[in-house]
Amino acid sequence: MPELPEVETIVRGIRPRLLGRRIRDAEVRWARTLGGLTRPEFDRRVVGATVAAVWRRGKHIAIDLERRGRPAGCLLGHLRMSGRLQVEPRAADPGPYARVRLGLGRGEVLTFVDVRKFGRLRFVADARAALARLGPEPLGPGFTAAWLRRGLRDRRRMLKPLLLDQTFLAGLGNIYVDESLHRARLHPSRRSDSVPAAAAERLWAEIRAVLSEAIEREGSSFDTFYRTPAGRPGSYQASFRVYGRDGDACRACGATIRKLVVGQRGTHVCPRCQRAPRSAIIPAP
DNA sequence: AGCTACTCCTGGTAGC
DNA sequence: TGCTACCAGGAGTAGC
Repeated sequence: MPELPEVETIVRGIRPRLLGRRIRDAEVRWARTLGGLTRPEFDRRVVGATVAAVWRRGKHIAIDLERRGRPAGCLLGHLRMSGRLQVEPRAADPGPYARVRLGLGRGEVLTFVDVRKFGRLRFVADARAALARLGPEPLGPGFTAAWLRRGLRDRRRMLKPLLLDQTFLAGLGNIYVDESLHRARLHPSRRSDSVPAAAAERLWAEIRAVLSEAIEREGSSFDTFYRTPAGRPGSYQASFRVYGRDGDACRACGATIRKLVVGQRGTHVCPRCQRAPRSAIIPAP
């Protein structure tokens, strides 16, 4: 599923192909992808505008628009589970899962492809306001070891659901949470306020390391959904230590990786590396 | 405050 | 082989 590293890879790939381009037309094949705006309203806001900037915040893709050199709102994309955003020749067969296509001139289109229809490509007048509820960027200056230590201490939630909560920290999903927790040797069901300072600091460092390495590898591909803008699979899946490895040996200690459910989410742990005091584990229902 | 359950969707797969 | 039933999975919302 596209998480921060995959979204970052996509943004880096499409940015040079979108900057300065004018949106000539919009073809909407699945209206819900627009997230509420009617097609005529979406058309009115988007067609004729020029792309001024392309950036990422958490798992969101922001495409700033302008008209006559003045800011004119933003296309805010979220790929959810199966979304893809790609610049391609208009003549290319969009396939059955293309939900929105935006004409860019020069025979090119920006296509939002999404098998499961959970993704969104919304027009918003003010992107910063739309993203205001998100927590800090894990690779940005606002995410410090001290901030995380305090954030864990001040809540009484299971670590995994807390790290998945985008209003706490923006950009982590199921894969990179499991990987980060394993590398920090912390159990996903552990109560956040039971984590000692040293372990919180470890978690901070591992979250940043996992995300940085995954960006270097252009994200993770293990099904047909995620591809880089160049059409290649990412390669970080080869570095997974726990995700999708249930039944295999832990690369750190040799114990068998287990799959369990934490907060209704499939979760991968090494039962030896990720132990915690019984009192600190929030029991499954 | 923080949990579970439910919703949105479809392709893939387990089970028969 | 062909069928059905169920599941995964981000995020929002409702209810406890």
